[in-house]
Amino acid sequence: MSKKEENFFEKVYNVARKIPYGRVTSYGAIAKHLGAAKSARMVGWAMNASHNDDTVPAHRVVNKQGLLTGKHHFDGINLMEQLLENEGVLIKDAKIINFDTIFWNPND
DNA sequence: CCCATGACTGAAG
DNA sequence: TCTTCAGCCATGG
Repeated sequence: MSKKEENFFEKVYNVARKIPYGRVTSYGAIAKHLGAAKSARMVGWAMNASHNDDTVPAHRVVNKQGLLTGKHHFDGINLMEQLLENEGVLIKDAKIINFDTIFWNPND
């Protein structure tokens, strides 16, 4: 990876890092915040790369349905759910129950 | 350079 | 309501 390209990741990371404790957001919301609403896939891809950066709470980023689509990218299949539940997030079958309640919009 | 893939999303049938 | 399709664009082979 070239250093310049970090800018794209940094923008994603910067937003992810702003997610409050016990809250979550979606890839699309972050993408929109970056000015690339159609590039939600790139956000997810950036999250995958964020494993290199432990300051990024990737477990707080899920898809728009509140589904933990990226759980298998973590160490264990249950790690993501575990981390979220630890923050008071209710999870059921890889899905956030109170998603609408704890959803956090980066634009706010 | 071309092709396949992906932690997504919204529109269309 | 559910299923399919097409855009999105960076990365790797």
